[in-house]
Amino acid sequence: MDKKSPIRITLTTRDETVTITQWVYSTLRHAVMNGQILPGRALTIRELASILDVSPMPVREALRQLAAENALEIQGNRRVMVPRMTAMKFNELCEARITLESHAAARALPYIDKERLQLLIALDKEIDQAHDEGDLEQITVRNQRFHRTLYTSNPHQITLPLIESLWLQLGPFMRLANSKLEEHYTIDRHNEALQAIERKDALALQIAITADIREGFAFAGTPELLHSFIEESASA
Amino acid sequence: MDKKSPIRITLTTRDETVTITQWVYSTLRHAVMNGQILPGRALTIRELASILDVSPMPVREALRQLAAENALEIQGNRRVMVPRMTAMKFNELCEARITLESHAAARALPYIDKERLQLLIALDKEIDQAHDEGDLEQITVRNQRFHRTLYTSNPHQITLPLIESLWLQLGPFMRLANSKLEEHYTIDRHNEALQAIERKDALALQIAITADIREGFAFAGTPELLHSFIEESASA
DNA sequence: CATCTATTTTTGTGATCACAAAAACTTGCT
DNA sequence: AGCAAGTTTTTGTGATCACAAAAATAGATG
Repeated sequence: MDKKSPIRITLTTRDETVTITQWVYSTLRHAVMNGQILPGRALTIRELASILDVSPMPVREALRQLAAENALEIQGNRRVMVPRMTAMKFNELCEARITLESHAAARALPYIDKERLQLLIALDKEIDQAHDEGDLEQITVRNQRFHRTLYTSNPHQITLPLIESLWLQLGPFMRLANSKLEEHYTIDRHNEALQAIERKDALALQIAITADIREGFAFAGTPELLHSFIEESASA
Repeated sequence: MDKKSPIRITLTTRDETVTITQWVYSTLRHAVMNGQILPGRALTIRELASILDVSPMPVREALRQLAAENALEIQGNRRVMVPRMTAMKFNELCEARITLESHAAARALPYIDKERLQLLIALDKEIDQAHDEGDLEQITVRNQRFHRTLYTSNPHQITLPLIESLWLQLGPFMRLANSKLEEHYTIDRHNEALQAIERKDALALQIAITADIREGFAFAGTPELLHSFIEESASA
């Protein structure tokens, strides 16, 4: 049944209030974001349907949606796969993140009141906690929650879907970033960001966000390291 | 059959090499981009299927894809519509365009050789031509082609899908922008951009792109005008 | 006339089927 | 063994059906 590498997807019990398509979507999204499906691996509707124990229809819709978000790639053959990564593309994705996210942060700043700042401080504490416990998965989740909460402070914000698309594309590699992060013992720049928010200093906030993102991928700054794990996913 | 306002969609003959879903997708995309479907109007799968004379299936897939690109909005009711616009959201979309597109332009600059520059110059001439002929539709089309060609000069570029998502969200209102543009006789900033490219001056290029985008929506700078045509689309 | 309730219709979701195209596999030849 | 042609299987696409939920309509009641 499994010709190539067997796909191992974490299954969560489905909330009954949610459509099957939505459940399949978030399941596959999570799998992509955590690098559970290696780039280049051909995904077929029926195979995924059988793994998730649903009919092909919801899988079809979820795949199309993920492809529209650039999380998956539809080849000319109409075949779907996780896009392969290149060093140049990786770099472009990081730079795009920096540009978009510092923009979103600056535009959110005027809307952050005292209680929202307290919320952000609390979320930052939770990241440190996950860090202490060495829970890599939770570090990623809570880090994303921190950024998402910051940007959505702006009630008219429209960039989050674009930012999440970038996260999805970097997803499989964020995971590795965090695993290396253990060694490097990187301290994030969230404190700097929080102080900038308190001072209502937009420029300082942008600088902090930029540094936070850049240092998060600092491990990839050494070309050999970057290359090594891009090659790792080059298996057809 | 048509309870609300009748939907008028420009139909193109379908290329046989392309799937029905793809044809439906680009047809609907074009309709949204040109404001042929007014915001707030509820779209049903079967109605569109009958208008386009296809089975419900391709429409279903196309709608989901457009929703994933933020061109359409799925409400809690599972009902699909073109999102309504607000003045604040309009402003956010413009600012996001400026940030993303000047980023994309700067990152493309190193890859623009002499012949690509010539191509851009030719495309710019075509815009002037459409301008002389007073063809509003072609002005928009060719203007987008100019920008797209500029950004895709970077072979590793990954921001175009995000930029196109913003174009789609502004789509219904770009049309009005251009209609007002007739009166204002706006001169675009493409010449400035082209000169900056020739000098390999990234900052000047970003300034030109920023001005080009901002002036394209300058008409909306007067709050009463902006408000007037946003209200225009407020009909449920 | 307005407002709530019951009934009918419409709609999205998901399942299943048919079919042509693409892969994968088998076979035969050098 | 290496490779090309033919065969079988698998796959995405699109059509159609069933069903529960939502919306529209009709009716009744104040």
